[in-house]
Amino acid sequence: MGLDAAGEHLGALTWTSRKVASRQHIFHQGDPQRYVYLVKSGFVRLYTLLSNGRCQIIGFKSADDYVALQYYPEHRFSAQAISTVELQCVPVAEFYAAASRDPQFMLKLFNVVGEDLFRAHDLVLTIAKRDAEGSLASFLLAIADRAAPNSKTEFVALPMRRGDIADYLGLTNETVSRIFTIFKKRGFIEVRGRHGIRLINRNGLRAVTDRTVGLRKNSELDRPELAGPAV
Amino acid sequence: MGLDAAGEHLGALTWTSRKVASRQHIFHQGDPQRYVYLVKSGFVRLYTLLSNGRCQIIGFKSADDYVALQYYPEHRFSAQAISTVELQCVPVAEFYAAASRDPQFMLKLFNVVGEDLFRAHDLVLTIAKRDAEGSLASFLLAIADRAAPNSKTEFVALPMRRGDIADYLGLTNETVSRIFTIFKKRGFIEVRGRHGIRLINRNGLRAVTDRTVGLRKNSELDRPELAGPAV
DNA sequence: CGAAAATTTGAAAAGCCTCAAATTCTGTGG
DNA sequence: CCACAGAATTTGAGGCTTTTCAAATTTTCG
Repeated sequence: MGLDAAGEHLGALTWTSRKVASRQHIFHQGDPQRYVYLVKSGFVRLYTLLSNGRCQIIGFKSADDYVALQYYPEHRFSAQAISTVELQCVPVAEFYAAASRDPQFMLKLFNVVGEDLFRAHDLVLTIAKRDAEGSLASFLLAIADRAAPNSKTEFVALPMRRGDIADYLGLTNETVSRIFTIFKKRGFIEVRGRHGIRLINRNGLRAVTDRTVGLRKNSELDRPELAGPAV
Repeated sequence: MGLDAAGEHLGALTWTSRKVASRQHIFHQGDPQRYVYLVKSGFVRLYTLLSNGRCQIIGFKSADDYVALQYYPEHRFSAQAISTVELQCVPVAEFYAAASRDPQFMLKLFNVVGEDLFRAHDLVLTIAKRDAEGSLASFLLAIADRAAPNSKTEFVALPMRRGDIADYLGLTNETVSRIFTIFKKRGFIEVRGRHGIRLINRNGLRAVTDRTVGLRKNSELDRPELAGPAV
């Protein structure tokens, strides 16, 4: 799919393939943006750096995901391969010129960014309102669901390291590690080496997901009155 | 601006004005989306709810901001006025039909969502990697900058409550309150009643912004090798 | 002016980070 | 194919930040 799903004009674009070795950067935060990328295989991590050297991972990308889908002169985060990655690249200018000629495709891109935005909001929610166990539980469930939507397969691949998970969820790798063993002891998961687990008890994880920290329940928030749009 | 900045077709849309009283909802999470909104005046808070009743504010909107700029059957968060708000509303279908006929405008919308995405990533970074003082400091600086970009005015309006700030930054209102008094004692700010402050020492706040929690500095992250796009 | 809501302050508890060290895993060269 | 070195992960103990619970104080608005 990916390319095939593109609008009529997209086929004419000058896509170039590229293979990136694990640990290599595809681009750095601040670099001028030259290309838009489409992942064909492998896994990429996106992250931003603070001025003091700390790193926050803002997402992982895999097959059929766009990377750097923005119309902006420079990259706003860094992209690094965490496995061997195959990419397709199109020059930005050409990409958006073509998109402008194809409203359907443009709308599709709009929706792709909209989904990214939704996922970012979800990450905010996970980090801000769940405790460490809740964060990791929802992360594992999300990964499983994304890899195989309505599948009952229990095996889930975890291409990233513990430290990557920590940098994504706003925890330390020690905490992530500790919680893995807690989940193991409770029989929720079974760890298969470094890069995979078996989800044995999804409902157990789902229950943990509801654990929260922070502000006590805020009344007045939902279902009072509704200010309908103009009559 | 707003409407004027819209593409050629936008003027023909059936905008309807609407006034919403403070504390009223514009729409609720899960409601079918019927309109796209443009704020003319006042302040709106956007938030999502967890299954257990906790609330996470994901953003504040003010004049000239779009609300619910998504092409999706239902609303993914709730929107509530935190002051008297004046809105303009267009039916979604009509809005996107017009946008499809105007590639320039569609691209503009794409960029607006892109900015929202960038801001969401920034919020993730703030919540995950800064301590409470750092979070509040960057919040205050961001609010000041957004209200009056390159201005030196020291007064900053804070239309939201302490609890809203807490729900935005993933803290409790007690913690936010405590940090306000800390900043006050240090001479960084001066509190003007409930809904405004004076920024006396911006650099002091900026310094606090760098305070972080979490994973120790991650080596190997930036500026090693670069996997350039296809030659 | 009075009641309800929002904010502030205090004291104690909990959770997560920090530092340190043991253990397991991975890839490489012999 | 095995041994080894370096990296990643796990485990432990202690400390610190922020939440939690409780109560005082201030503000808002009818």
